[in-house]
Amino acid sequence: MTPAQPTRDRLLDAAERLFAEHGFDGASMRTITADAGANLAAVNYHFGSKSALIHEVFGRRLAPMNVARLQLLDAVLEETAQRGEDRPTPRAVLRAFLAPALSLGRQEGREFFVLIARAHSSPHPELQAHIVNQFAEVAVRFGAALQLALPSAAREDLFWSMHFTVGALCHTVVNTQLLTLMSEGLCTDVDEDAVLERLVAFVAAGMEGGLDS
Amino acid sequence: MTPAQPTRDRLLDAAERLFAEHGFDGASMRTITADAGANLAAVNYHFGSKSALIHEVFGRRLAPMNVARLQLLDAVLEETAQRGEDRPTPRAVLRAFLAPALSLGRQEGREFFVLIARAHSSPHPELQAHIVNQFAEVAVRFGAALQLALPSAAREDLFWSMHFTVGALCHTVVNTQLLTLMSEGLCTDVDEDAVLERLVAFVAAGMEGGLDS
DNA sequence: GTCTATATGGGGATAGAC
DNA sequence: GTCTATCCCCATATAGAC
Repeated sequence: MTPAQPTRDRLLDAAERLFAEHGFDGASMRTITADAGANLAAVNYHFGSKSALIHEVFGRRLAPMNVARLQLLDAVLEETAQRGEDRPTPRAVLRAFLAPALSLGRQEGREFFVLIARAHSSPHPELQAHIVNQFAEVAVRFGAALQLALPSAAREDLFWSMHFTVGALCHTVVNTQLLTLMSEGLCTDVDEDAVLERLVAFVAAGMEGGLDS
Repeated sequence: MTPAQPTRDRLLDAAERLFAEHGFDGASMRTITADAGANLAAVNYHFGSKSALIHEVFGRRLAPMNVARLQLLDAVLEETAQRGEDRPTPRAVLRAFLAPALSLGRQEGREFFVLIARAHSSPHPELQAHIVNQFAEVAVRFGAALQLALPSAAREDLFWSMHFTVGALCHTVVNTQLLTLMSEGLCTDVDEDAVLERLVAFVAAGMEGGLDS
C-alpha cells in the first residue's frame, strides 16, 4: 500500500498534470493533493505555498531540457570541427535547440510543455522572470552559434529570427490539436520526428531566406 | 458628469485592459466594474455572466480584424488579376494575413492581442472554440490563396506552415518585450512596419524554402 | 510527516428597492 | 438601468493533535 514515490514527487506530478489541464488558477490545492493521494496540508508543508509549488514544477523540467540543448550544441560544434569545416549549418544549430523541447513533449513531461507556452503569456510576472532566468545561458550560447553559422547576418536579425522560432515552437507543442482540428485530421503530431524536421526546415529557411530580401 | 460612453462599452474596455494585465481569473468582476465606474451587478445585467463578458471582449475585436484580412486578400487577388499574372506571391498573401493583426496591436486594442495569444493556450475550452469559429472562414480562404500561390505544395505542408506562422505571429505580438529584454534593447517593436516586414520575410522564406528540402 | 479542523478572505451571482 | 445587501461557495493557509 505504500506508494512507490515520495509525497513530494507525487505532488509535483499531480500539479504538473492538473496545471496543464486546468491552468494555474483552475487547479486548486484541493484537487492537486487529492490527485496525489496526499493531504490538503501537504503542499504547504513541502513547498510553503502554491506559488512555490508552481516554481518547482518549472525548475524540475527546464533545467534538464536546457542542459540537453547545450550538450547537443557542443556535439554539433565538435563534429563541425572534426570535419575540418569552419562553421556549423544553421539547421544543425536549430535542431539542437528544438529537439530537446519536442522530445520532452514526447516523454514523461508531455503535459509540461503546455505550461511553458502558457507561462510565456502569463499575467504572473514571476513566471516570465523564471523563464528568462532559465533561458539566459541558452540564449547566449545559441546566439553565438547562430552568428557563427550565419556570419553575414546582423545580430539584430538573429534575435528576431530566434524570437519567431520560439513562437513557432511553442505554438506547435501546445496547439497542434487545434491544427488537427482545422486541417480536418490531415495534420497530426503522432510522428514527432517528422514534426521536428518540418519545424527545422521552416525556421532554417526563414532564417536564411528572411535575411536576404 | 455623465460619461461619454455607455456602461456596456466601458465594461468591455475595462475588462479588456484588466484581463490583459491580470488574466481572466486574476481580474475579478469587482475590479472590472470598479474600473469602469459601474456597479458590481452591471456585468451580470449587461452580459449575464463573466464567461459571457469574456466572449464579448473577443467578439468585438476578432470580427473586424478578420474582415480586414479578407478585404486585403481580395485586394491582393484583384491586383494580381489586373496585372495579368495567374497567381499571387506568397508574401502578398501572408502580408494580408499578418498586417491586420499587427496593426490591431498598434491601435486601440493594443492590450487585446495579448488575450488572443493567451486564449490559444488557455485551459478554458470555450475560448479555444471561440477562436476556431472566428477563424474558420479566414483559414479556408487563406488556405486556398496559399495553394494558389504555391501550386506545387501539398495541402498538408501548407497547413503546417500556417501553423508555424500563427505561432510566430502570436509570440511576436505578445512577447516582444521579452525579446527586448534578452537582446538588451537591441530589438524593439517601436517600428511596427519593420516588424511586419521582418515577420513576412521570415515566414514567406520558411514556407517556400521549407517545402523543398 | 501526516492528519483534522478551522481561520480568513475573495470569488460570482442574485433579489429586490429605487 | 442602476444600486445595496446578501447568499453561497471555494480558495489558500495555518494551528495543533497524532
